[in-house]
Amino acid sequence: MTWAQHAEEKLDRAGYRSGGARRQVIELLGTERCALSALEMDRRLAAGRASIYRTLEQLEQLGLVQRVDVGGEAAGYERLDPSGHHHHLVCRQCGLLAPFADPDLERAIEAISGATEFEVDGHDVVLRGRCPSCQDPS
Amino acid sequence: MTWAQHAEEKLDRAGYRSGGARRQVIELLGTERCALSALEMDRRLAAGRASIYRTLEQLEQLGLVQRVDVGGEAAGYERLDPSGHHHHLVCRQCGLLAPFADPDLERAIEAISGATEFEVDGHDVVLRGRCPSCQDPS
DNA sequence: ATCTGTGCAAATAGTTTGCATCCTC
DNA sequence: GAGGATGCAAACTATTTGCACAGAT
Repeated sequence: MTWAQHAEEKLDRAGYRSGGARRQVIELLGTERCALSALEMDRRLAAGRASIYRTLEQLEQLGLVQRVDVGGEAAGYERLDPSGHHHHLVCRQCGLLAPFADPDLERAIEAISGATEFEVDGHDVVLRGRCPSCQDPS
Repeated sequence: MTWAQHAEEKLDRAGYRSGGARRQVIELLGTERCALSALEMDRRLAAGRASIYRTLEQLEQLGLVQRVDVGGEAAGYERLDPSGHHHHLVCRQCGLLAPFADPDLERAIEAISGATEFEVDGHDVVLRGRCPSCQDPS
């Protein structure tokens, strides 16, 4: 079952109704590889901005989507499927966003989570620098 | 030499002039333990909001201050002294921000930085969950 | 004396909300 | 047919910019 189908089902079970805007947002998120801002979605979809934000909020609350804050002006949103857990590399120059995953990093975070007094249930890691194309050849 | 003195000096050397707003922002950042939002500073200082933002921008560009984006509405700013490198725990419920540091985590990040094609020069880690006081005993 | 820092107010950008209408169940 | 979903426009919040003036060098 695709993530999009899973998402539709979970929303239905949560008592939400289906509509055109929601369907479009879910389909788009289902095919994107990495985070997308709400405004980017607005540009690409034939749906009202408000409906996009409302759908994203529902998806986030059900744990279907993760909001990722890489420091730009707009927040990014990406689907959250357990097997695809990853973090982000951000180019300071062009803003390029690239995903990466690393087991050692996850282990270190788990260790910290167990040692702190906080009840940790999530984490974000962002590495910043220059992407290959912005590394000046001069 | 305190961080505040060092910051003033570096700004002077960069050609900026000293003024009341800048001094206040630097003094406040010098005494705070963790990140503070620009609006919080505005509330606490007798300085114009615009000047606060302008000072923060200068400080950030000189590497004296780090902007930290923990996902709330406003961005946080905290002084950046090499010996005090740390990351953040954020309470989902009350927004409490707590710093932590971990050598294993840093090692894992260094390893990733060396292995990627990006030229990595910085990173942020945010752990999310519930702080001790928000962990409901009921 | 010059030229930058400051602070007010207006402008912007992202996000949220109010409300009339459309569509799903 | 009832009630939630949608989309427009207005409201809001954080941040930036324009400009006149005060203050630092």
